[in-house]
Amino acid sequence: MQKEVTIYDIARLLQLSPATVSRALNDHPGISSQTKDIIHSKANEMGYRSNRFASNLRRQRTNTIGVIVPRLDSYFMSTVLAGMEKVANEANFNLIISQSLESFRKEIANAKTMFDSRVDGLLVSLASDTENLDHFHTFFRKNIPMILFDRVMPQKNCTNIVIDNVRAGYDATAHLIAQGRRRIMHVTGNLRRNVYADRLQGYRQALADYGLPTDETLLQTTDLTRQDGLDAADYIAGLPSTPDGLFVASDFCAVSCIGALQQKGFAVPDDVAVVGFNNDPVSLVIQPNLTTVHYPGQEMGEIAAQSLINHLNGLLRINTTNTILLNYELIVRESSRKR
Amino acid sequence: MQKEVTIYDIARLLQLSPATVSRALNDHPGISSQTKDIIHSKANEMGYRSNRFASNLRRQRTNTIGVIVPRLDSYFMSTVLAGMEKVANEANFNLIISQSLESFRKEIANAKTMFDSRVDGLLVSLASDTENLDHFHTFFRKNIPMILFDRVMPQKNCTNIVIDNVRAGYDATAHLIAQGRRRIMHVTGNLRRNVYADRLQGYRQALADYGLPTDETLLQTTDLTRQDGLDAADYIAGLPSTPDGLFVASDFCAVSCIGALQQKGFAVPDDVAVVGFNNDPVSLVIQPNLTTVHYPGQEMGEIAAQSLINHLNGLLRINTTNTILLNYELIVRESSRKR
DNA sequence: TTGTAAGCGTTATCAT
DNA sequence: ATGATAACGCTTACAA
Repeated sequence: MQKEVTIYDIARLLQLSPATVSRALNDHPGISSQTKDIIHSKANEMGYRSNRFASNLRRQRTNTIGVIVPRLDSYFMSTVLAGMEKVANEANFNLIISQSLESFRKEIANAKTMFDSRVDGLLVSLASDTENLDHFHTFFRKNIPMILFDRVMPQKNCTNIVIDNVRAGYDATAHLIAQGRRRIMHVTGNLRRNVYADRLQGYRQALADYGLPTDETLLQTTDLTRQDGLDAADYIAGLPSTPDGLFVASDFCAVSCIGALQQKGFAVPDDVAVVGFNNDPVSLVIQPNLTTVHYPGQEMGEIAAQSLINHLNGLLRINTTNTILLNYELIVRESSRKR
Repeated sequence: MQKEVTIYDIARLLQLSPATVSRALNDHPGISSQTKDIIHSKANEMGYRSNRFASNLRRQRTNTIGVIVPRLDSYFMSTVLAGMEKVANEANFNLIISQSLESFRKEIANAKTMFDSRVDGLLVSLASDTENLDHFHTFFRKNIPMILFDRVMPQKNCTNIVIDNVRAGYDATAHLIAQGRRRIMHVTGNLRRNVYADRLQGYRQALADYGLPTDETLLQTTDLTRQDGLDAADYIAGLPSTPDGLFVASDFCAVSCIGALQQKGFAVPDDVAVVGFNNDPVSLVIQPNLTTVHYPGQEMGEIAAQSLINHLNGLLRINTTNTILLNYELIVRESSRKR
């Protein structure tokens, strides 16, 4: 490990004080732009890079943001992270990313690691079985800001970034109704999570608004895995009266369900019209292509990161803005179209 | 931000010197286990957490590993990262993860960020169009160790962790031949990447070994996207003599190709038997389920991280062990089975 | 506009 | 087995 260039080295060569060099490098207002130029070019020439640890130690800030997500392996999440990364890089922040793998226990462990890493702030999307936010109390106590996105939970002084899942669920269901469907089944995820509870609420509201009866046998609460999709198909096949519409809260599950239904001789959309959620690339793999709800991951990531950084820089107090709603879009494809 | 507990606070309360406290906390041999116990329990009681920045500054090490991957949104990669995370956490290392989105330019930018973050080491899987490793020269010059996994490139003093893609490609092709297929097409990715070049080599070798002619019109080099899968189906449909076997170097592309083929009236596997690669969950969505090659992501991640950490701790010089080969498994499903 | 100097919390060296 | 002390590289009152 050869020696690193420090501000002292630059100062010595330029016959200046380390303080001036530090200030110039940080674009301090009270330094003449002449000296700034000289210092910057010398720093470049010498291959100087700031020592974040010394800086962090001194300023008691880490310029690091912790990110906890349920899983990394969805197209949606990877675009969210790309957005966060972009914003964080530009603002000179580091990202520490970890996945809870949908487990409350692991999320608790992740939170602890983040705390020990002294992140300046937290961006979190909750695991499916997370029961409360107690594991973040250490952060709240220290006033370390946290923003929840997508899988959120109301919490004082904590911004939520989401789409309007109630309306999206409503739109998905209303779309099926508009295609002439009357018996619409809904396959959802853990109802502790807002995304699923809200979509369900929208589904119920749509049924009510269009005067359709609510049939509790047409509601299946699952983990939205591939197997759950297969099970749903079995369940449908076993019903005395087959539903003619199906709204599944996740594309992957919807797609595996469609496959199984087709195997059993059901035609999609003619016998059962299907709508998914998320606009995962897998929605384009199945024949017929899956109708779904798209929402902008990259944008969600950018907004989450930017809001947090603004807050950290004192530009915007996030406790005032408490919920940010992003737009979504119902994408109609063949799996639900009347014909 | 309330005040943090430091080793000075502990030292004062225990009438000891900070040095002793530091040593005890780091499990230094020359401290009596009695005092260690006292110090540890006091530290716990006071809610002490070590300041990594002070420690890093002093020790000139960051205990941080940089990870650069092409994309986060595959099942394979998320298991790799889960493995890395597990090992890193246990060894008290942090992970900084970034995605190149398959772009050489972005990979170069990522490398720069990692360098400025002063990571102790690097775990990298290359973007599809990366031409060389020049952007890592800063690391090599400083003797910062780097391990390449999956998408690798030979490099002095740099361990590669891979599966035997030549053999895997061979096995996939030989399997199709064993099912009676004679005209086998291969859809591959950017041949700059070992994974694709090697699988192609295995494909060629298998054809040669079984006395089948090589037909260059049956080789398609693509980006393995969904669209490339559709295009491949078009291409197949336009051929004067349809291939009866198809080996695609990625499941997602294979699956979208199967869908398109079926739309065009081809039966899978009867007209065209198909084998994919990676054992992505999407391989189970399509009907018939896709034959594919599985390899252990979690294990690859664990081994990569562990090797790097061992090296950093001086336990194992990775420049001696230069390539680590992991096992893979051909998973035969309906998309290729004789019937 | 620039300089001086103290201090952030550790750890390593040398001494006891 | 434990203590005193310097140093890691930076930022920021305070001074000039």
